[in-house]
Amino acid sequence: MTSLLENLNNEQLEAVKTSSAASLILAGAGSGKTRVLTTRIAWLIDTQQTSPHGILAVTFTNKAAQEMIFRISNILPINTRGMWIGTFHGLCNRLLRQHHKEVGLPQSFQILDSADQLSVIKRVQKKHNVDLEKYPPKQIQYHINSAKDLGLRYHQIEETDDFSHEINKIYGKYQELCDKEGVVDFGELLLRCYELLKLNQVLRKHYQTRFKHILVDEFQDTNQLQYNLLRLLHNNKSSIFAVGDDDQSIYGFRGARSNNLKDYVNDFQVSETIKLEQNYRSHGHILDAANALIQNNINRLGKNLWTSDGKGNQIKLLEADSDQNEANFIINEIKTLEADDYSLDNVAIFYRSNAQSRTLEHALFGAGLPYRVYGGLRFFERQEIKHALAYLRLAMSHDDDGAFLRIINFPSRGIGQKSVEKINEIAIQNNVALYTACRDTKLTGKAEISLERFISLIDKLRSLCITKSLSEVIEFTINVSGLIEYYNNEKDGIDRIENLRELVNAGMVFEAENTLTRVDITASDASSKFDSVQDEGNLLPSFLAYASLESGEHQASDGSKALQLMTVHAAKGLEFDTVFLTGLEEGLFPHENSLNDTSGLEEERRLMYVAITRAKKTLFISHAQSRMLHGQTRWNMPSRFLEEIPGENVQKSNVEFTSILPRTSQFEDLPPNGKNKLPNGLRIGLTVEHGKFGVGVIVQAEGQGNDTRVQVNFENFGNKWLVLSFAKLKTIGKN
DNA sequence: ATTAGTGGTGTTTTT
DNA sequence: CACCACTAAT
Repeated sequence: MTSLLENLNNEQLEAVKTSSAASLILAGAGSGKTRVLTTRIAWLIDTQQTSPHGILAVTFTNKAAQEMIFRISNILPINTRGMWIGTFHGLCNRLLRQHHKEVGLPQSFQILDSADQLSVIKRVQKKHNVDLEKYPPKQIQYHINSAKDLGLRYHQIEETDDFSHEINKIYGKYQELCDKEGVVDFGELLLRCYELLKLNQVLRKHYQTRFKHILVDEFQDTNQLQYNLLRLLHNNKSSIFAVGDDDQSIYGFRGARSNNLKDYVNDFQVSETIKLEQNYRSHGHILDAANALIQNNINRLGKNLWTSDGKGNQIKLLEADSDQNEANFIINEIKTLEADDYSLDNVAIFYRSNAQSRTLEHALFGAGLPYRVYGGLRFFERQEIKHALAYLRLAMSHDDDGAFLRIINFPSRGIGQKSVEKINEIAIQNNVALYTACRDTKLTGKAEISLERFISLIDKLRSLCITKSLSEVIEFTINVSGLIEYYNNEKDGIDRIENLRELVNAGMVFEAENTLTRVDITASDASSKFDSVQDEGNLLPSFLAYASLESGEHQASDGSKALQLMTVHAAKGLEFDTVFLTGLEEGLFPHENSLNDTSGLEEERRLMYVAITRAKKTLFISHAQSRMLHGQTRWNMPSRFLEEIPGENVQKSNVEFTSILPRTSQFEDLPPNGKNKLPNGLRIGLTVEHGKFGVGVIVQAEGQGNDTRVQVNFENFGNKWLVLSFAKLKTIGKN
């Protein structure tokens, strides 16, 4: 099929057609790696080297997986359902559902998201009287997750002191509780799977034989356990094809090990490494800036992106006095773009942390610009949704104490703390789950009637799961649980009710998609005794799993054109004509928590690299002198990353630190304007040097003449008020 | 038993 | 600022 391979450059073609048992593709940003991956899969199938059945492709996000399936089905008229394409978590979930017996999990085990996990940890601590102050739940969560990322159970962990002993003890108790309640956290999905394949030789052989071609995207973001899992799945008869870019490794905090790239070469005896360095996405100035920036990292394999496109526009640097005016600057630029017949959904605004979106949203709303926020509070993480799902979870699995505690008194039905304690006592006595204990708990008065009603509600739900469709069950749940009524009486409840209705809708969509899948799978996978379809006829368990693994981004979208707001992390893998990269300030980006060691700083720089390389045509970078964060104003220095971008690639705004906005773009030839007059050419926002305190930024000024005082935020000494006639302030090069 | 109100605290990035 | 845990008042 020549058309399949048309328009690929030499390296891409070589990658697509490689016959190595293990190959490594180092693919720079925008070098067409998704295209290479999808084309390779299509090519393998089209040339009959394998059937869809023999493909295992791992991606980093569900979104990327969908994109890949979509593209393949556009190239080839094949049934993509036979392939295993998904995230590590999604694929492990699939495997565990099929082999729940072998790993000792209930058929409809529940998946805990981060928030669920944290509340289980808190419950464990309370149960065992562990001080929540001395042993912060967050820290324990971190301990558990890091351990699992390395593939370690609690008894495999070395305890160096009393503190680590106690923390690890909680890990053990936590695991015990999860097992008892039939719930698994994200790390557990992977670890169980790993152990299953490690210990069960028959299954391991089966999957090794089945997956003739393993393809891994974003290899630099795999953690130790995922890496080990790949080693188990690969054997001397299968091929493995890894695509990665060490410069885009930005998930170190989650256990990602970019060293896996190097280890891979040895452990899998990679005979062929192909570098994709031609960039098809960004114009020259943008690419030059990215290359220059990333060269400041010591620890990298090294590569340089190039483009045959022209230089394009310079990067535009916006400087604002406050976060609000940063937002206003951006809006002003967007409006001039809009006039230029730009489509808004090709424009994105990035920020380092979710908290920064508020100011932007506020300003955009005020300006009447439509926008869509990715990440932050996701659909399935909203409280009303979690409440509704908890009813379903409890109906599905009576052992799920977490779900029980969430809804036993929400909406309030007169079963308070005292009653729950009573139930808990019975549960401990009889060694059963809370819900089971309810039937043997004697309460008095109103509570007793309420509890009976609650039990019959859950039982009713359970029976409805068999007779009614998924969406009907959800609809019944939100009405009869009293959730709708409750939010009706709340003053801000309208949005929540809308979300609950949206959940019913999500259930309908899920039904439609999965009824199709079911037929497809049975038709194509009938060959294998291990690949039978799980949970016959009842979609609820898979819907609940989907709700935990899928952020549910696509739920709220109505398809209209809108600006896209997201964190830099969320932007990975995406591209936009125009990108606004905001908050380039010391402490924010790079984030202050990452400044302690070089590896942290290098990861921040890679994050910046990812951000820059998202832009195709136009890139704006902005920073503000002052910013409201956590309820107080902070004064930050401009980010060090700004200095790492060559001046020739940057154009500065000619409107500095003013709140009066011009009608036109700030980058058209306007005369420079002077503001914030202080003696000796000083002004607010200027970077200055003081003999004793070092370098800082002038953030405020007051008084006149000899009394003029300025407040300077020093890099190493914080905010200081200085009388200008005494303090000798020297202006520094830039500005 | 429930609620409203207070005070103290912690804040990056995510499957 | 937003989220909790705790207390006092219904």
